[in-house]
Parts: sequence; structure tokens; C-alpha cells
Amino acid sequence: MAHYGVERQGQRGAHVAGPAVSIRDVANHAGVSVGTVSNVLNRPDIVAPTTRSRVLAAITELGFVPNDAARQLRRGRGRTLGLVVLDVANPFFTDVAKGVEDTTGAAGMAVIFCNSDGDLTKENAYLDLLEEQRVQGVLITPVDDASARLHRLRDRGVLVVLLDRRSRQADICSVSVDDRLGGELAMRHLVESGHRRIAFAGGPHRLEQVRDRYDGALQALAGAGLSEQEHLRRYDTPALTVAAGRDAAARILGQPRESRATAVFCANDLLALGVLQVLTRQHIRVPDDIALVGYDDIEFAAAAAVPLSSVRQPRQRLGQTAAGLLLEEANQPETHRHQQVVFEPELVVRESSQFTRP
Amino acid sequence: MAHYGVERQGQRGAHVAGPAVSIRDVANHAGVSVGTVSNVLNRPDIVAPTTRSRVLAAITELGFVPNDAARQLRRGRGRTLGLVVLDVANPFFTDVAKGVEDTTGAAGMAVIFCNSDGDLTKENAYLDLLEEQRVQGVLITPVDDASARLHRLRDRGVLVVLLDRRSRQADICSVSVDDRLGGELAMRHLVESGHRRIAFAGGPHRLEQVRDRYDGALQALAGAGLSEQEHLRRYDTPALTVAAGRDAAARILGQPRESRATAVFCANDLLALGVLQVLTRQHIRVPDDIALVGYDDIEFAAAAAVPLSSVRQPRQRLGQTAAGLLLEEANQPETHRHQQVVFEPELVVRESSQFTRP
DNA sequence: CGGCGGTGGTGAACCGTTTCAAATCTGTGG
DNA sequence: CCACAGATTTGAAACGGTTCACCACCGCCG
Repeated sequence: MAHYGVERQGQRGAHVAGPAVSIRDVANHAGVSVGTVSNVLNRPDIVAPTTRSRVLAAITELGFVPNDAARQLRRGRGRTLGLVVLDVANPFFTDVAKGVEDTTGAAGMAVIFCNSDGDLTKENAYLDLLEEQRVQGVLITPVDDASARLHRLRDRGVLVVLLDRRSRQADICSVSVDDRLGGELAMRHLVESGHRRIAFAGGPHRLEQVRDRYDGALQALAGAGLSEQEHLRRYDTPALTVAAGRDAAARILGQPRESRATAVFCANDLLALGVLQVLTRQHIRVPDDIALVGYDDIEFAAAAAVPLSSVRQPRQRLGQTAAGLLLEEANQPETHRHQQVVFEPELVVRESSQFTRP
Repeated sequence: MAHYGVERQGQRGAHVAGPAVSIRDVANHAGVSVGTVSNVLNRPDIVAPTTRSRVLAAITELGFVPNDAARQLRRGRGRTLGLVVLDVANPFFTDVAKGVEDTTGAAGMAVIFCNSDGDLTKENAYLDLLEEQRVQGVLITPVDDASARLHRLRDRGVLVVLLDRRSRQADICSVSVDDRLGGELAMRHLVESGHRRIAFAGGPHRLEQVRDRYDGALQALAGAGLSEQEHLRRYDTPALTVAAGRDAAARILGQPRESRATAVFCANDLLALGVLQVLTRQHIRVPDDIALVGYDDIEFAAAAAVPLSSVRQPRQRLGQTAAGLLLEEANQPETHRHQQVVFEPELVVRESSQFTRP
């Protein structure tokens, strides 16, 4: 697909780009010293009104744009922060990112957005990069535990806040959602709907979110007096994507009809959408033949072939809160206390799991 | 929703963060000069093997991490680049972003991801920020024309590549998809399927993408000898989101049955999903009662309630190509020639528009 | 009229790299 | 034994801001 036509234009690339104007040029042009210009920029109140306006005029006239690298070099730390997520293509994370941006944008900070893709190597590469950038801090959903690496970062002065992951150490802030509870809610709902052969699709189990949701599911089973071996079957996926969901569905449908699961709980909505896609394509009725519950309640869950039951998380709030904690720690280090914020998830029941078999 | 429990931990925030180790410390520790350390970092080949390894040892021993701000200050430009998109929450843009990341990551560059949200004020604020960061370049899908602003950027030495938008000026690279053609394909398909009352949902018309897709649709109509007034009706939306789509659907359904559109062409898939959601909820059959075509062919289009016909764009490739052009211009400014790459879209017909009325 | 407090403004040091001319070292051929 | 080329290494000058000790000036009080 996508043939394309390139149109070459005669324009040569070499561009003039006159030497950038510096604070020094502004000072000359306004007939003041560099220190004064700097003051106009940073503490306008301490410079006399007439001087100030003269400097400001020079600034606009010359089109001066301060060089943040220089500022940063002198001040020690810049005004950017890093956000490392597991998957940009997952709407869950883009919503979280929106929340982060809300908060940081208001504070005039820039976000360097990094996508680890669930790959430890990429995660590390990005952390290196962020450290070289001397970011104020990092908001991260780590691929695995990573606490050693993160503590090292901290010791070097980079603030760290865990996102969508509960911190085990009391000295690192974290903002998360109770995934065990979420898993429990979903599973209890299925059990109470009468399901006795349930599939859990999710992975990699390296991800704490996946493990916790699974553990929560187990707990719900146990709570109902049902055994894991008899009633739950795990279908591991290599990633939490639509494609992985399609694959898991194929495996589930590979089972003989009489022992096949009557309900599937997916570790996130992308998986669930993938599963759903295969089920509908094979004319398997949802929820009548197989019920389905996802996780995250992304916007597309409600718009799916069969509106998807899902476990809702306060995505945007997650991002806002995490960014807020980071900014607080950056700006009031004396009064800041590390904390683990844990939100509560909420089950949203839609058609994909609405009542069924006895 | 989302009550939450905070658990405050006794840990105070104040953290030691010993003074960052600099190239000077490394030099001392290794018994060489700073120049040599710098050489080890940047041109390892010109330093004697024994010295090199001694320096490298010192680096790891002290845990030295180069300060990019200082490097940038000296070199003039940093190793970051800005990406400004209209909507992070739109999978189209996250796929584009993935493409950008592929290319830049391989080149060891970081991406500062900015979300203008279709808001000119935010767009400008982000451009200011990127300029202060002295990014190498900016990949941007502008809210409106913006060429004045972008040229000013350019003149200050920031490379600019237009993304998903064709550049009118020959001196700026652009990577886009032929939106007129896309609109034409979609509309022709509907017309050929027999539809004679068609709705176009999209907006704001400030966005060139929207205008072009609409114009393409008009062209297809004209090509079939059908008049705009009689056969097409525009439903403007304030944004290209699912919510806006739901709203547009309500307006479309507000029409009397006999004059109501029998097909809807949406300027993007998010809108289409919103429309679809309302239609299914109101038990209006798709495509029998109303056919539907979206645009972008995001992953969720195929997994929708009724698999969505859509106009596919090479999203990831768009990002890769744009980033590639930028890097090329940055690294070989002498040989670089500005160019406008235009990809061709492709109509993907699915159930939402599969044949219908005579 | 001299001393004084306060307001504005100055200028040089410094942040951590890169870069480059100059210094030093190592062999080598004469 | 020396001049000389090539290979390494050195040291100091930028880069563009922020910061801070210090200076100049002004009006006021005693």
C-alpha cells in the first residue's frame, strides 16, 4: 500500500540562521548590563520601570529568546520532566499523559515523552537520556521492578514518581490504582453471573499490573469457594495489545467446546477488543456464548462491537496527581512527604458480560 | 467516582543528591586532562587505547553522566526535537509518534512531545518552549496555516517539517497524505453504493485536513454529476473526537426520516465511532439504515460495533519519513533539498458501508 | 555639610562541555 | 645524536545565562 510521490523542489537546504541573539546583545541595545537584562527576565520587580520597559523593547525588537540550556547549566536543573510509559498506542497511557500535561503545562514545564514499549532495554536507554537532560524528575511506569535503577537516579538528584504502580519503598512517591481490587471486582462479577470456566488473558506477567489483576481474580474465586485449577485458565500474552488479544482468542477457541471457557477476563481493554474481534468474526455470540470483561475502560470500550464491560480507572487524574506530587517535591522539598496514592477502580458493566447462563 | 486513600509515609522529602560528578572529576580521577575525557566521549578513536580504558574506568567508577545542557550550550544545538500534534488521544497521532520515535530513537535523539489540542494558544506556547530548548527541529501538524510563525522559527535556525499537512512554500519540507483524494475515494464509494443523501461530519474547518477531505468529497459528487446542495449536507463539529461524533449523530438523527441522510462520511474515525455509538444505541442498522465511512483506519475502526469502512493512511510511515527528512536536513544541510512528500491513501471497505439500497 | 540608608545597576565569576592551537612524546631516518 | 613527522595530550577560551558582592547616586536627617 501507500505508494507515494515525492516532489523535489529546487530549494537548497542551507539556511542562513543568523547568529542567535544573546542576552549580551540585548544589554548593548538597551544600554544596560547583562545582569540587568537577566533581572528583567527573572525578577522584573526589582528593576526600575523605565529601565525595564527599555529592556523589554530591546528584547522584542531583537527577537531575543532565552537559551534554556544556559539557564539550566547555571541553575543546575532544567524545566523539563520525563514521562516513561509502557505503550503510547494504548489510550490508557495517552489519557494519563494528558493529565500529566495539564499539570505541568500550567507550571510552565515541558514533558519529554518516552515510550518503553515494555522493553527493558528501551526503558534504560530513555532513563539515561533523561538523566543527561538533567530533567527535574521522572514519572515512570516501569517494565519490572526497577527499584535499584530508580534509586540510583534519585540519589543523583532526579526526582522519581511511580505511575500506575505502587511503590514498595516508602521513600518514593507513587500513584496507582488498586489492581487487585480491580481484578477481584471483574472476577466476582463473572462468578456471580454464573460462569464456572473462566479464562484470564494477560501478560507478560513481568508486569505488576498483570500479576495484581490476576491475583485479584484468584482472590474472588477463592472467595466464592471455587478452585483455581478447576475454574480458571490462564492464557499468557506477550503484550497488552489488540493483536495479542486476537491471538489469545484463537487459543481459547482452540479448546474443545465442552471445556472451553464461557467467560474471558482480559488484563486490559486492548486485549479484550482483540478477543472480541475474533469472537464476532467467528460468529460466537457475546455475551451469550462467551462473556467478556476488559480493564481500563478506555473510550473505545464503550464503542466496541459489543459494548465492553471494563474496570474503570481515573486515568487523567492519575497523571495529574503524579505530576502534582513531582512538582511539589521539586518546589517544596522541605515540607514534602513521600506518599503512595492509591485510587480505587470501579467496575462498569456493559453488554459484553450482561447476565447469562444459570 | 474514584475515591482514594492516601497513605502518608513518615519519609521526609529532602534528599541528599551529592554534587553531580563532572568531566573534571573524571579527568582528575583518571589522571588526564578534561580535553582527553571529552575526546574519549566524542572521538574515542583518536585517544590511545590505554588512556581510553583508564578514562572509561573512571567514568563508570564515578558514575559520570554527561550534562547535555553544557554540551548543547557549547555546540549550539541540542539533541532533542519537538513533535507538535493536534490530539494525543487520537490513535492516528500516536501511531505517527511511534514512527517518529522509531527514527529518532535510532539516531539517539529525544522527542519532546507536545499536544496543541487544536488550540492556537497552546500551539504557540509550545513553540516558544521548543525554541527556548533550542531543539534541532520541529515536526508539526499546525492548527491553521501558521506559516508566518514557522518561517520565523526557521530563520532562527530551528528546522521545521510539516506533518500530515502539505506545505505551500517550497522552502519547508512536508510529509502528508492526499486528503482530497481520500475524501474523493470515500465519497465515490458511497455514491456508487447508491447513496443520494449523504452527510459529512467534520470540523473545525480551520483544519486543512477537514477542508481537503470535504473538497475531495465534493469533487466525487461533481464527478458523478450530483449537486452539492441536493445531495450533501455538512455537519460541523468542534473537534475530531468521539464525543463530537456523538453530537453530530444526534443532529443527523434530528432530521425528518424522509430527508435524513442514508450515509455519513466522517472526517476521522473518532467521529465515526461516536456516530456509530449513537446509531447502534438507537437501533438504527448500519449499514442498512445508514452507512458509515470514517477516515484514518485506526486500529479500533476494525474492532468497532460494526467494522468501520475507512480511508487508510500510512501513519507510522508518515512519522518515520518526517523525522527522516528532519535528520537529513540537520546532518547534511548542504545536500538536503526541501521536498513535499505526499502519500496516497487507500479506501478500506468493511461492513459499515457494504452495499445497500438501490 | 557629612554620614546614612536605600534603590538601581554593574561586572565578573561560574556552571560543564567542546574545540583547537600549542606542547609533549615517540620513533625514525640521516 | 639530532631534526622531524605523527600521534597524543594539554590547557584555556568560548557558549549564554544567573548570581552576588559591590559601586554610584539620591534625598534626608542631624
